[in-house]
Amino acid sequence: MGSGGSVVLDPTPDIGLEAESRKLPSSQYKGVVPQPNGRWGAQIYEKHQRVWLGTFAEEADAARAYDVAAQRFRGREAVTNFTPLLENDDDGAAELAFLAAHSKAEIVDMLRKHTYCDELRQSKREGKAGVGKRNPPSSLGLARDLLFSKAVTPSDVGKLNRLVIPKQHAETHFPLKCGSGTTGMLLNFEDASGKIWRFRYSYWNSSQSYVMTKGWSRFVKEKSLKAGDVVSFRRSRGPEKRLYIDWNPRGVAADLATPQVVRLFGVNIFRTPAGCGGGNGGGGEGKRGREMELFPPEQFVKKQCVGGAL
DNA sequence: CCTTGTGTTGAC
DNA sequence: TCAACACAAGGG
Repeated sequence: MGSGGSVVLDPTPDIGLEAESRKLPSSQYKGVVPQPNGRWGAQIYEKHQRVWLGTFAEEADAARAYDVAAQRFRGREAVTNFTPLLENDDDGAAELAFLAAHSKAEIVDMLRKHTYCDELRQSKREGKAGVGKRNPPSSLGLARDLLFSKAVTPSDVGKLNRLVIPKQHAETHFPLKCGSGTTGMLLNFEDASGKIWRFRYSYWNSSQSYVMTKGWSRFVKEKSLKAGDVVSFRRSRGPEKRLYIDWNPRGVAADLATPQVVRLFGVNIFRTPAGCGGGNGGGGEGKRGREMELFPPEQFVKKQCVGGAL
């Protein structure tokens, strides 16, 4: 091999493993971006805004996440990395139905938490039995009783990223089991625009107080909550025992006006079985089972857009 | 501390 | 619309 005269300048200077102490490797897949730690992020854009779909260890997994989002966001014309869902195919049709039955926010959160496959297959099981309708969101829950209200303090809307729930009310309405005391519990909130917020609720031994932690700061930011604003918690009467929360600008009594209404559902947890047959690419990715929360929808829109089209 | 995912910019 | 890059927020 050697003596062939032409000394070709390597057209691929850094195809090797050297020169990348700097640049991150680009992905061959659409909607997939490299992460500094070697993992892969998935994202899709809509209306000039990026919607983050989560991070993945495998590049292909990120690509599949993008595909799911693309098909939910843009329908069948969506450009995908792998083979798109087919309406004539049984599984394809089922997944298409699954996508249609969930809001974009829900799908996005499933992707971010890697529960999409599990929830999809769960829906397939139920799908067989009952063509039933989804629970009527706000039709039945109109009767709500006020549990308590609180005028948020500066620290409630500050950088502590937590909302202190007055002990008395916390223990009365949101009792924490001893076991889950340290872990806390996850609460799902849905606001008037259809967004669902997830707050972690737990007890802080250090300050001996009950608090809403993870997720709260986002709520504060998006709703532009200011110190003095009053937050009220309510609960519906039905068997569902849904909880509600709404807030009012400083001083305004909770009864007078309700600028925002947030529905709070009970914690819903399920245990993931095993891998997932997945939808497209057929790529069999074996996911180790683990515990996860269901009904994750969350906001993915930054601004205060009240569109609520989701 | 490390990872996530947001801010931001600029190309397409 | 999109990805590259930087880096702050968030969780352990």
